[in-house]
Amino acid sequence: MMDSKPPTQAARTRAASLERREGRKRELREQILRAAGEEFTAHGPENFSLRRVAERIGYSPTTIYLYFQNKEALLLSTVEDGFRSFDQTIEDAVNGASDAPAQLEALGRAYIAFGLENPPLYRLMFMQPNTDYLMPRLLGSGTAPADLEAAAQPLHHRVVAQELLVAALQKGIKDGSFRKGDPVLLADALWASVHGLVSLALSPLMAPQHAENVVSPLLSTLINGLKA
Amino acid sequence: MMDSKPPTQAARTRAASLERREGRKRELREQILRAAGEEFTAHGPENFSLRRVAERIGYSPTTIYLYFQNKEALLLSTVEDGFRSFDQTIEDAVNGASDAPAQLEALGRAYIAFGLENPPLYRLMFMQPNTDYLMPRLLGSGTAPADLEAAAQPLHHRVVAQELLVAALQKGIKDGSFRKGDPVLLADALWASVHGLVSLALSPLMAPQHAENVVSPLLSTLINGLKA
DNA sequence: AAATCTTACTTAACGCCGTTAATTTATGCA
DNA sequence: TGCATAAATTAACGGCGTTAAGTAAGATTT
Repeated sequence: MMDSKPPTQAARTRAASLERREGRKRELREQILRAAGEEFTAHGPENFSLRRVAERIGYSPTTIYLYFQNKEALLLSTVEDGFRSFDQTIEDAVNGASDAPAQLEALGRAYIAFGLENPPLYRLMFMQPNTDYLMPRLLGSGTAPADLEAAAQPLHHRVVAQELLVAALQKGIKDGSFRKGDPVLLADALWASVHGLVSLALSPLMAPQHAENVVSPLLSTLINGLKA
Repeated sequence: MMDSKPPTQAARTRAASLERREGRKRELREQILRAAGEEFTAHGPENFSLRRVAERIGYSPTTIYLYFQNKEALLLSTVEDGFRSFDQTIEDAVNGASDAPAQLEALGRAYIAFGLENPPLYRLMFMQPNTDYLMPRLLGSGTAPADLEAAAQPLHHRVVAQELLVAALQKGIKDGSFRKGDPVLLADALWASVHGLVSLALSPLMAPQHAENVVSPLLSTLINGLKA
């Protein structure tokens, strides 16, 4: 290491060529991601098909494996933008209100609205089935750790929004708006509630239109319940 | 109609034979249901496979189609017992408490416990994806009405537990325990909350063990929030 | 009791899926 | 121009839900 000779012209053109080649690769990767996003937005995560994505961009199905490890990895990559805009939505909502109760109300409404407006995305982000069924098989094979890491990935994404929620609760507890309690547990309770409403609205069990009527009763009950 | 001649012996043996044959059919049908239940309990609804069910009972895959319309119908039949025991669980919980707040607390705990104790069953009962993606295709084909009815079926099952929940809320509002509000909307808000907690616990996003710690904060916040 | 009809079930096939391995085609480099 | 390497393809495997055609056993009729 540490051989810092002045780069020859050949070396430079070689580097530029490599850069262009990598540019092409990045381009195709993003094209795949775009097509995958459209695919799963149209058909939903559970009917998402690699072969359809490939057909949509005019490549052979196996080409996708040169850019993503497998179907699940492609889906997770697809959803990363979703997590970013989700975090932004939540942050904007919280910043738009001053006192803690108003922040919670805004956060809840923003959360639910995001879910109702992006059904497939929300499903992919927050309604993935637990992989416990697969655990025995995974542990049997040698690929368990990698898969487990992939499964745990969404947890990290959630952190941003959850921190805002916990912070709002802490503030409300400190300034006397809310009664005492573990802010983390309360945050998860609130999260569960709004998530539950979105989940039902995205299932056949509750019409989305009806769900919108439930938003206010739910949020007012929760926030009222936090008060001292 | 109305030909009530005395049945000949031939007619009687014929009837008995038919009865025995139908007994066999019922038996095999239940054998399929049993095997299907074991299958989807073991692998989860999303990895449920007709062919594995067939293999488990030693019949050809297509035999199942002689007893159930398709995979979805078999799964729904599998879950009917689940709905019965669910309703019973909820009813027992509500009957075990006297005043409205205690009833709600008991109902919530029973609901969550049921979900945490029967993950695949709960998933099949309450976490089926909405079929809106398929709507265009279904409407295109001629089988839409039947499929839509099948998809709506869980709604009817829910009714029992929901009526108990609404009744408890009405009672609490009437006797002054709770503040005024539309009992149906409030019921759906409560439902969404407990459903959300179970859903998260059955997803990779929240460990079931952690979810148990959230039960009390969630329920106390909700019930406190209902009070005047 | 033999022939016919019906029922229960199977085999074969279709079109889809995710994924892997081997192979071809294109591209950069000497 | 040849060679190495990268990129993409074709072929194949095993699995899936589902349908249509075929078969073997059972019941019914004569």
